[in-house]
This record gives sequence, structure tokens and C-alpha cells, in this order.
Amino acid sequence: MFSKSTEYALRALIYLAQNSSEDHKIGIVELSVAIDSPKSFTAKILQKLTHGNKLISSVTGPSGGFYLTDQAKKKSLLKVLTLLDTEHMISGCILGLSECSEINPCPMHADYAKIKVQLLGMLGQKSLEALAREMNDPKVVINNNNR
Amino acid sequence: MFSKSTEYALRALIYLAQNSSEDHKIGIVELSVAIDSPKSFTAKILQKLTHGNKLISSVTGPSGGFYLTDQAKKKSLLKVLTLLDTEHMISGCILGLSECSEINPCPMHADYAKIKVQLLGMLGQKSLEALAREMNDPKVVINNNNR
DNA sequence: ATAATAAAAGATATATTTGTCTTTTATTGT
DNA sequence: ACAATAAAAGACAAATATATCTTTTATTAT
Repeated sequence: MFSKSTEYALRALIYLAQNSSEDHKIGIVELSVAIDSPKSFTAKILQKLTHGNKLISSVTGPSGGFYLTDQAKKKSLLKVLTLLDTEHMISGCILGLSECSEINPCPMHADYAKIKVQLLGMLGQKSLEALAREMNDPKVVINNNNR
Repeated sequence: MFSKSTEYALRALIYLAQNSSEDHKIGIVELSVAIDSPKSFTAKILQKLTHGNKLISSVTGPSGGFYLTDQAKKKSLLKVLTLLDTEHMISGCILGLSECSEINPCPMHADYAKIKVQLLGMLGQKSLEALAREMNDPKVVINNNNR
């Protein structure tokens, strides 16, 4: 469904939403171990979310690291996808047509439109902190270390 | 959502479902123009669906080309995805966990499971010929040539 | 049989994604 | 100020996806 980049980003954000705050920052080593992702690659992805849009906050140096503000934790997954410029994965035409619309729909348009509404609805309503809360349940995981 | 390969495959199959039969085969040139896809690349993709599984039938030489049997036209999109080995795009974990299940779910598992049911339901119930029928409506398109 | 046709197969090229490693810069605690 | 720390930045490498081009093989119509 999503690219590896997007998957790592979402997992990282959920972990940060659960475990970080301004006075408890998370380093890239802890983070990439926690979400089972390649360290340097994950660092690059996080950078995309720290710069202009500043969804993620970061501080260099000792006791530095990444964290989310309370405001950031309230952002929805859909907002994250928008910042990652990957929302079209879902909102685009399922057959890949660039000009698929009500006026000139693809053969799947009507059926997919219904599902799209639900997908976008779920992603738009689901905040990072809500997902972090899910992780209070000990069986809920965000890495592959339960194998 | 899907890769370019999968998109081209689905568009090609829908076109073949609408326009081909054993005594009216479609050449790769006509096909790739009709669905607005790169010719040789599309040919490669079609080959994957002609060999073992033989969803697509093909004949070389004059008056040859690709076509679908009536039986093939009844196959669902889900079946096509399975043959393309790309069903995991939908049935896999939305956060990319390899071991995401009821026992150890990711934080999105429960919400995505509901949507997954609907997506798989739609794809499983939608046949190539049903989609071909959609194309009888002149406003329905399967290429980008309406720009 | 032969020539024409069209898919199959193979080689190669390009672009994008994913991943690693090194150097630089910013910040902090001493 | 200084040393240690951690992210930022940049260069590079590998893998995969996408795309093109050429040669071969199978089939058909003459």
C-alpha cells in the first residue's frame, strides 16, 4: 500500500508520539531499533518532516534527539501523508489514470470512490496520539521483533 | 496504490475483456495505444499472464495477438492481483509489519482490517467483463487521452 | 516453401527507491 | 573554552522498477 519510506515514517511518528516529549527526546538509534528500520535511511526520512513543516522537532547534541510537541501529536495520519507528499497513493485513480474524475471516470471509479471515502476518513480522523494509545495494549506492536 | 506494472496489467485486461475474443485478437500496438502505456513494457507484463497461469491467450503471426477467453473474462481483479503476485499490496499490514495479526496487531490493524474487507470484497467480486461493461458508457475511459 | 506478421525472449538502459557511510554542524554538560 | 554527543548534510552504493531496443521463434496467408 505505502512505500517503505512512508511505513518507516508512520511507525517512527507513532513511536515518538508514545515515547517522546520536549524533555524526553529519542535518538535515532533507539528509534530505529524500536520500529525495526534501517537507521540512516530512517534519519533521512525524519529530516523531511523536521524542516519546513516541522511536524517533528529535533535538537542536536547531548540529550538531544527527536520529539513531538503535544500539538504535533494531535496531527492525523492523513496530515502526515500530505506532508510526505504521498497522499495520492490513496486519493489517486486506482488504475493510474491522471485524469480520472466524475466527468471521465475509469471503470473502477465509482466502486473505489466509496472505499476511498472510508480510507481517507479513517486516516483523517486517526491522530498520532490515538495510535500511540493503542500501544498501551501490550500485544500491540510496531516492529517485527515478535518473531 | 498499485505499481505501474499492475496498473498497466489491469487496464490491458479490461480493454481485452471488452474488445477481444478468440476470433478478434488485439495486437500490442493497438493495446498500448488504447490504454496509454509503453508498448514493450506492456508486452513484458502481458507475458507474465500468458505463461503458466494463462489468463491471457496469445497467438503469434499474422492475425495473431492477445485475447481473453470467455472463461478468463469472468476472472476477478483479485484473481489477477494474485496471479501478478501483488495481492499483498492490499492484504499486507498497512504499516509494513511482516507479522501483523490479531495476536500481535499493529496500532492500525483493527481499523484497516475493516477497510481491507471492503477492498478485497470489491476486488473479489468485480470481474473483468463487468468492468468492460462499464466502458459501454462513453464517458468512461481507460487512458489519459481525454486531456 | 516463402514472405510477412506478431508475440516471445533477451539484452540493455534509465529512473527511482532503498540503504550505507563519512563529514559537518549544532548543542550540551563539564 | 572544551570535549562529547547527536542530528544534518552529503556522497555513494545497491536493489528494484520502469522502459527501450534488437533478435528469435511461432504462425499465418499466399
